[in-house]
Amino acid sequence: MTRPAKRITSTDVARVAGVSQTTVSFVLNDKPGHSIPEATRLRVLEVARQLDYRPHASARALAAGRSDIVLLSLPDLPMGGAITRFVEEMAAALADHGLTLVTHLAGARGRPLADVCATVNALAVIGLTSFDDDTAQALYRAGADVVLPTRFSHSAAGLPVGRLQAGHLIARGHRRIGYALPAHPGLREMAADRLEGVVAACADAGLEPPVAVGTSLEVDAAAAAVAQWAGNSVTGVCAFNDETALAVLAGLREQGLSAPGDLAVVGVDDIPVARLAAPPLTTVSFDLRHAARGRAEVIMAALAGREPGLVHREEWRLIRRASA
Amino acid sequence: MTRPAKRITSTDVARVAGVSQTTVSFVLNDKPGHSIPEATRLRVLEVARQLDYRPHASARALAAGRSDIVLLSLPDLPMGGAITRFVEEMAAALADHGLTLVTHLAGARGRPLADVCATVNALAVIGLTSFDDDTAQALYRAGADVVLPTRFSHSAAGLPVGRLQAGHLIARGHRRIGYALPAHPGLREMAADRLEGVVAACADAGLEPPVAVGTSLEVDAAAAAVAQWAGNSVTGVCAFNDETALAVLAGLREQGLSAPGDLAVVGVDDIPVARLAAPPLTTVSFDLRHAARGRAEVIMAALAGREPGLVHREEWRLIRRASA
DNA sequence: CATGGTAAGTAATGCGCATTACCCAGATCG
DNA sequence: CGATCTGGGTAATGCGCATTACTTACCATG
Repeated sequence: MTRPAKRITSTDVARVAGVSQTTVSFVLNDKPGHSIPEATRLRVLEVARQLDYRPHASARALAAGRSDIVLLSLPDLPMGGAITRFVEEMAAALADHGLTLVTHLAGARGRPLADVCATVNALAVIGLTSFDDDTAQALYRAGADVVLPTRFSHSAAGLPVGRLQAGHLIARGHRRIGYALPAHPGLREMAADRLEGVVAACADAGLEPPVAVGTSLEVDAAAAAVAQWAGNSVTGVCAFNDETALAVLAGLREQGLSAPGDLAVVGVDDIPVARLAAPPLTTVSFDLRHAARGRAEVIMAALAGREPGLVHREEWRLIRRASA
Repeated sequence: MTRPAKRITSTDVARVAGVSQTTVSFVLNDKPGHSIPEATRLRVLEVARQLDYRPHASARALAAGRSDIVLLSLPDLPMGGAITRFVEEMAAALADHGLTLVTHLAGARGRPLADVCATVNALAVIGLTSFDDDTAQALYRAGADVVLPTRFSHSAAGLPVGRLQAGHLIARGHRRIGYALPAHPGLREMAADRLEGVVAACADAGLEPPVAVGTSLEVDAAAAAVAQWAGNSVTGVCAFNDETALAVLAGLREQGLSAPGDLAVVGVDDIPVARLAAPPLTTVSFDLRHAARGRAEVIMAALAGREPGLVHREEWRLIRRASA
């Protein structure tokens, strides 16, 4: 386990390839407007490969005045399976564009976002929910080029989810719909979007608006929510996400009831344990990889100053299982 | 929402404070061996605060030859709730020491670890499972100062978990124990540790070794596993983690059986949905924040070239619910 | 043949910081 | 009284790279 071997720099590559460091830089960055003959190009590339050269990110960032770091601010909330996967996919998608995703947990313990942004010299800062103006200002001042309120579930996207959930219930004959709101405040904004979709679906079907009830992931809280729905003759519930839906299922059980007979339940996300529930959870899922890639593209576009171009349509689909 | 505003550099601070940039650097880094009168110190500090100065990470890294980045390599596996939380806690703990945790997903899509390590100029690289020698070498060569096989579940720690699980079952009178191994290869190393603990507990109690069976998170696979245990007259099963345990529960249901009557089930992690399962899952949990802080300390120690000092004992505890 | 153009490069510069080497006024000492 | 030390600083340097300004050799063209 020795550790000798100094770092290999672009100057090393230059020396071995018999060119100047400038040329190496041009070749490696594919600088346009500078004609480098193919032979030289290849030679440099080959030497770089042989020497196992990797540009030094800090130096590059310092010289170029911009890093390749995209900072993702995550609310300090119980991250469910879906968000986690989304983050992973985002990281992979951005990596394909040469960007590095680093996540920052908001919340009491951490340093302020603008602080982190400045210290890592982030190129862009994105979040799951929109930043208020003050925060955005602070981030720009902290050196961010792009600050995107790139919500995981953009307003445009929250609605279809709710519609899909409610639509399924309505199609199955339910006339009084409930909605299970998450207890965590950080999730509220996202939940509001989805709830709106449910409201819309109910309106379209000529039904009364859904009975929205909040519940934590505790059995008691869920049982109370179930009681409330029962009191309002609700027969089908759309839950904010799968975890909330599982809580509802547990609440039903607690009350000696069951899904879908007493109350049909539809979740969102299709987390791995959704299919393992009793009964297996009917839920709405979408291709996280696809979505992450879409988001990454929006970011790239913003960085390039372009308009996002065609954003891939996110395809949500209902996964029918036993709970509804 | 525009506001250009150049970055504030240490030179700016120096100018305003009427000292040299060198002095600012000394003050801000608390450089020992250089006597700076309190008055100057305070003045610099105050100006830095007023100007909202934040050192530029890249510049600092370049100048100092070392970044403040700790790279965490995560296997490309379905990260359950527990690992995610662990990562969050790690990040927070390291941030308290001025370090930044960035995670890298191993796996086909991503760039090789050593590559990432070199480009971000990571100070340390850590992982959940041990790195083999070649990889470690490559990482050192890529510039890492410290490479820790800092396993989430260190060999020393995997055993107690298994022991705790098995101990509970044995105490409840089970004489033939099963073990549910996760299907994902990336989890195998961790699982082996825990299984070993179960083996030890069985041996201690004079029982035969556990019947280890692999299962994915699909109901069918779990049902098959359940059948296998039934065929071996196993009455209690320790699962690798809660998700696997939930699969076993679903497998039981599929077979028309139930826990704990037909088969007692014990998980690990106490993920949020564990208490929502049918029946609520008995599981082993531990204080992730505590553990993360402990790990962070080990890293800090290694960076300082010190021995880890006293590592906080990780306290696992059994959470008794209905499934076992 | 002078002029300009282009292809193929290189030297020099500076990003923001940490660090090293140095500097100077006054106190202490031999 | 000159030499030495020391507290309180500063100037200069360089990390590894991207970028800008410049150079040289080799054409083509009027």
